[in-house]
Amino acid sequence: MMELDNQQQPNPMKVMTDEQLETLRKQIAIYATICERLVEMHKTLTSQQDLAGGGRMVSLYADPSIGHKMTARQRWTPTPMQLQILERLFDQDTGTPSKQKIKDLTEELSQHGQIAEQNICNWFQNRRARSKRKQHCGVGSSNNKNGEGESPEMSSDLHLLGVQSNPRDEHLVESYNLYDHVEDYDMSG
Amino acid sequence: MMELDNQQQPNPMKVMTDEQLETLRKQIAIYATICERLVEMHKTLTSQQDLAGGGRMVSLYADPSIGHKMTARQRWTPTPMQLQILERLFDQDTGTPSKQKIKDLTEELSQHGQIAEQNICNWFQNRRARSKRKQHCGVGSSNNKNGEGESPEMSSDLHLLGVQSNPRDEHLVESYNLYDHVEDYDMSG
DNA sequence: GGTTTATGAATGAAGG
DNA sequence: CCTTCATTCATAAACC
Repeated sequence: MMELDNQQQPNPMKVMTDEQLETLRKQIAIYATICERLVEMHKTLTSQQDLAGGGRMVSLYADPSIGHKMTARQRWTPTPMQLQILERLFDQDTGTPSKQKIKDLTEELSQHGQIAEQNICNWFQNRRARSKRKQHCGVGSSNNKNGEGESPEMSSDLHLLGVQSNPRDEHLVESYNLYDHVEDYDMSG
Repeated sequence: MMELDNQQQPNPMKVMTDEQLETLRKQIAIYATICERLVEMHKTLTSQQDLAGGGRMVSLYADPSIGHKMTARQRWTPTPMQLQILERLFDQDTGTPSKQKIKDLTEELSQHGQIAEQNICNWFQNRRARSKRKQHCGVGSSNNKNGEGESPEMSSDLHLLGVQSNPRDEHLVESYNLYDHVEDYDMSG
């Protein structure tokens, strides 16, 4: 449907210049970015509002099932029961979560709270990675040589300041504040 | 802000076919609608409960100038433009990225940022695998509202906003990692 | 309630 | 291809 690619053909059929093509692509990409961010914002605000009205869920021993529907939790949080079972299995069968096991586990854990197979996959992967890393760099010592390859703390810190230490800065250019632009997006044009 | 609309004028300066124009206008109109709705909702929500500190909102990715030179980026990250092109191709030619196509693509995408053929291979493989897995089990949220299995989270949000998007257009909205290329916002002025 | 930490999730890349 | 690992991002929970 989109014949945008044909701009490189050196024939008289060309209907768009490269510049025009580039411009259009950029504009569409911009909309994609804006929409994505707005949706994120919307989700965040909605969930915040929801939380503000209903109060916070109990911290440790609460079962999510007792909580309200909320808007939809963006992130799964294991219940203590689920966590216990998971860690027990992790201790037993180190590093070999077969798919069948996952399915089986999902069913079992579903009785203790909402859960999906993907959650379990993620959990095991994260758990293993974390376990591995713990062995590598011990807690002590001032062995902090590089900031980019390995420093989640840094990331978190800058995150709050609205600044991100971004490794992929090669073609990165300039950031923007969505709020500044939201004002202008009245779509009147 | 969008000067695209003036191209429907029936003057000899027209450089786009009606079909192209129509397609682009459709896409942009969709984005405009989505953005408008989102902005409205955002404003409403903000005025209701913001001011309490602004919350966290979305994190803003910032200033590359503060970023160090780094040694080098270890991992390729597609620019929005690259991602857009890739997803468009993925949507068109499902599951058949020939070798020659890869080479051709590499050249094209190189104009939008650093990229290698291997990156494209990986991207397609990963993308397909992810697509497949999506059909298997609803990931993330534990509540599966539609049995189709083809519902990116964006979709439900848009439905929430009363905005409909054609499957054909979804891939444009689906773009997630849009960290840079914000410089492009200048051209709307 | 503002900040930090812990950890679930996303994804590029490698291995088989 | 399909599976697995490594890295990074985003956010719920915890801390102060």
